[in-house]
Amino acid sequence: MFVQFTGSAYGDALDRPGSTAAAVAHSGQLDALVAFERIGSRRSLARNEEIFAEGDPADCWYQVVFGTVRLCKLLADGRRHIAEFYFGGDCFGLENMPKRLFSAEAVGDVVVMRYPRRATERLIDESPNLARGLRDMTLRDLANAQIRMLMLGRMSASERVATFLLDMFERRDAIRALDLPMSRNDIADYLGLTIETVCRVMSAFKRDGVIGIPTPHRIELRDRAALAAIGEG
Amino acid sequence: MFVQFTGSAYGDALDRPGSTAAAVAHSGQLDALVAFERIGSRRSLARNEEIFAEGDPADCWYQVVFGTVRLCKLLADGRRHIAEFYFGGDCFGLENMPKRLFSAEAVGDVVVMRYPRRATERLIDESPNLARGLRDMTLRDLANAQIRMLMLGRMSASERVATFLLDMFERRDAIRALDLPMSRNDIADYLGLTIETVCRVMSAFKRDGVIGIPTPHRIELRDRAALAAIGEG
DNA sequence: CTTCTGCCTTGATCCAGGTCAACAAGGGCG
DNA sequence: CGCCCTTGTTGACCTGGATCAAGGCAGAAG
Repeated sequence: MFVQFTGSAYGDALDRPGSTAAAVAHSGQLDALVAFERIGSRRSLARNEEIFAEGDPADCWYQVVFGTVRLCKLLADGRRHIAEFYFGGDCFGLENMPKRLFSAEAVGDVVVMRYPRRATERLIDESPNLARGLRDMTLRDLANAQIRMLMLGRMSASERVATFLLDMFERRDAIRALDLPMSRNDIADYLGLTIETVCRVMSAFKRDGVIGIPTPHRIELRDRAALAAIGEG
Repeated sequence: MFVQFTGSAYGDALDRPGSTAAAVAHSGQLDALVAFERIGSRRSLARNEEIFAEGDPADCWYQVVFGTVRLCKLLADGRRHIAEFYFGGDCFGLENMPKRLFSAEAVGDVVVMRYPRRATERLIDESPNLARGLRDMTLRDLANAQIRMLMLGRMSASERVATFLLDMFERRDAIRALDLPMSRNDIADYLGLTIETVCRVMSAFKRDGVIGIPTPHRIELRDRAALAAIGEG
């Protein structure tokens, strides 16, 4: 029972997976949820496996059950951009275009639920609550995309990395320490930087006692205020 | 009779303002449109006037009737980012958050229709067609935001300017020549560049015979293929 | 065990675009 | 008309982050 429209990316900390029942009770989407269970199918993927590719027909959408997914695009000359990471509970791949503009890949091992678009639209048309939930989710995604544009367009490398780390702490509900599921390369392509710059900035944060890096993928938050201050600019 | 959900930004060229009746007939939103007429109010603004400010309550949304609107955010140190430009027919300011994250300003003289959120939601809950239209619009905006992130994160100055110009030609339905309603400064803040860089790149395009610039705000398309090639990277 | 293979990290150098500065071109207004 | 004042353009120089290059290190394979 994972379906909930409390957030695709960046849901409030309050109603994340784990409090699904509460979210359902609150929004009264029980009937719709039961229906979703019926139209969805589970799919498991290995590290780096493709969930869908650029140009594929966009005839379904997904929700992450376990693991991390990246939504990305490769330019002709090899440059890559990651539009978003999706974690447990997040929804992705909901579009109204015929073809995918981005591809989706498993960052590590991943389990997703897959929902056909046609059947979903039928459910939505029958339930204003469901429609509203979906709309709110998309609006939230749009707002986040706008904030990320600001970051990519106007913020320095340290500001981007600081913002990214704080964001990850928040989205993964981590307080003191955090496991980053993605590689430095993924982070670089998400932040519009190079892997070397990401490394250097993180090393600098570590040197300054702002964070700890016991292993490359583990980040300890040592001075949240300092990190937040850097993130502001 | 301007309301139509064929696009907020980047609607298809086919159903832009001017073919509203066709759009309505096609999607059967007539009742809803009549209702929208009743809940909307017209507002005129002078150049640089603020439509709403960051932090204002987000209790309504707007549609551009005439002129150009910019959605922007100012950082503490003066850096500015423009999230989007909106032209005649485009909708903006539809959010589900209590407060505005961005401010909206008139680029030149502007006329907009303003629709209260509460009344809109009532109409939406009663009309699946209307809900679908709104949803499609938001999804289109989200897809555009993702493409723009790619641009801001991974494309060079010339690639950004080339893409921007082609995009403007398309959105303004211009073929040979185009009047840019916004200043070089606005363009720079939209593309994540400085005004000097925007000027230099445009001058270079002019020198190479790709475009003509009879006056600063007028752009003539001389070699669309070349511009498109630059835009690809 | 050793070797290999991905990652990650750090240093040295380079360059696209930012910054600073000067000037041009209108446009409103006394 | 001349005088600002805003906006656009161009040049000279500087710098943040990219690029190039060289290891380091841990897990997988032999």
